[in-house]
Amino acid sequence: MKPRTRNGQDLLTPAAVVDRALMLADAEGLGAVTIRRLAHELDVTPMALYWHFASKEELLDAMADGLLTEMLAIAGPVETVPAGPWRQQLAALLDAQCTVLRAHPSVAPLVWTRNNLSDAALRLTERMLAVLRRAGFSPTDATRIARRAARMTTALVAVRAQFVDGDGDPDRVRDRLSALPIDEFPRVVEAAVALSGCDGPDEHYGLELVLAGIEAEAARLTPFSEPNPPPTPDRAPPQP
Amino acid sequence: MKPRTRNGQDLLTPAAVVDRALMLADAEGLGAVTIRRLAHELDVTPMALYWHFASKEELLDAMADGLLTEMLAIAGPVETVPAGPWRQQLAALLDAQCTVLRAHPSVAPLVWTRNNLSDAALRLTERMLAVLRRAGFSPTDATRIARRAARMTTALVAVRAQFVDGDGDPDRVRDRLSALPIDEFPRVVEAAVALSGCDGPDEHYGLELVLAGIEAEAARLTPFSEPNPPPTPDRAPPQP
DNA sequence: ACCTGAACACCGTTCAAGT
DNA sequence: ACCTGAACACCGTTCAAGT
Repeated sequence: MKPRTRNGQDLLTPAAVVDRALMLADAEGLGAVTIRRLAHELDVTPMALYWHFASKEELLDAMADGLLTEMLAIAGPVETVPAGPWRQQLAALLDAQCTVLRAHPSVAPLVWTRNNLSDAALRLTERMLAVLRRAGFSPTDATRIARRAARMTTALVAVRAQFVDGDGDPDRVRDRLSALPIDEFPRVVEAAVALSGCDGPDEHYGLELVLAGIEAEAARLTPFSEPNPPPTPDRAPPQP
Repeated sequence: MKPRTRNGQDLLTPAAVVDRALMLADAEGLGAVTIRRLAHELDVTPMALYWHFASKEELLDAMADGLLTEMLAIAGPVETVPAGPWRQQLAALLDAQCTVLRAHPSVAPLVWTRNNLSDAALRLTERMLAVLRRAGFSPTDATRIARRAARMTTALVAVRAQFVDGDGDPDRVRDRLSALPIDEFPRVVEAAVALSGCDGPDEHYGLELVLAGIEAEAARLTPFSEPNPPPTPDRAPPQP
């Protein structure tokens, strides 16, 4: 099935390069994704990659788009969106994004930061907007919220991925915090244990925070409150 | 006032290096902050910097800490924290962070991603925790929320800073979006104008979203609701 | 069409040496 | 104590050349 050249060598395809790049990023971080390193991994000259990608930037774009495509696969086709309350639909969409991002944490910073007019990006945007419009938001507000929600989700994962802990093991950190002057840092000392622990896999917690914010926004903007949103017709202006 | 060596040359100090590095980052992005470039800017050999910083990583840490120090200066001493409702106090703290981050957007990704046990970091943490504890959160919850809030704030600015727009001017983007098949992308087409505009300086909007989320969390966790939080004594367990 | 080879202007960092 | 100089193993990218 793979294309082969006459001397038995596998041909290089953009998709194969992106796959390899994602694997490299997952294994050793985005910093390891280097034109030269990647070429070596693919048994090819560095400059070979420049036939398929105009620049490294373009390769990074393709990697980001790879994640968007994965998200789309998880989210399923448009018709898949269940008829439940919009909060759940929104949560499901954000959860799908979160799942993919967590699988490729070092690539997360690249997602939704380049402007994505790719097919996958547009389809994901369409789904987000559909849910928010159904929730009663105007196109403008839906856009702002969709953008915020998507970026916040990536940020939640990305920030955690970029985290480097310089000061070694948690026990030493806790001890240092506990030893602080209690009159100057009463709250820090009190929370030394919590502060020294890494915060666990709770992007979920962060997502809930974002969702709660959106819900509060929704309550402020729309006259009704869930459940049973009024019958907002698909394209016509709101009810008379 | 500046230290000088006998041949009339300014002596290199860590603070001077960090200042210069921040200026460089603000002017040309974090990517321009290079040991060699920075050394050139300071009229010094690249290796001179290695006397003051063990590695580039350590220099980046120092830059991040520079921002934390600026935040602390804006936030003022602990006693400055007004007696108002905790939402406002929290908003003020996050606003201060946002202000500083917006002044150095390209450095934002570095803030709160290395573990900060520096003086500035600890003092900022103390303030955050104090506000959240007064709001009725337990030390553990206060820690989680403080972390989330701080990271989200930096993420809001950082993601925007990392944004690279590849597809040129907004008009062309809008046209492309409007030209999409309307049966496949009804919501995108509908929101073409909103989607093609860059989203303006509304980290403020994002902050409100975060705050709304925290308030919702607070309402869920504490039996009372603002204003007039119960007299939570400073260190003793909650009221009988 | 697809890939190689040599070359250029950059990186961070080490190690020995100067003052 | 504070800085220089030469060197090493890396970068992304261009340009001419091979098949």
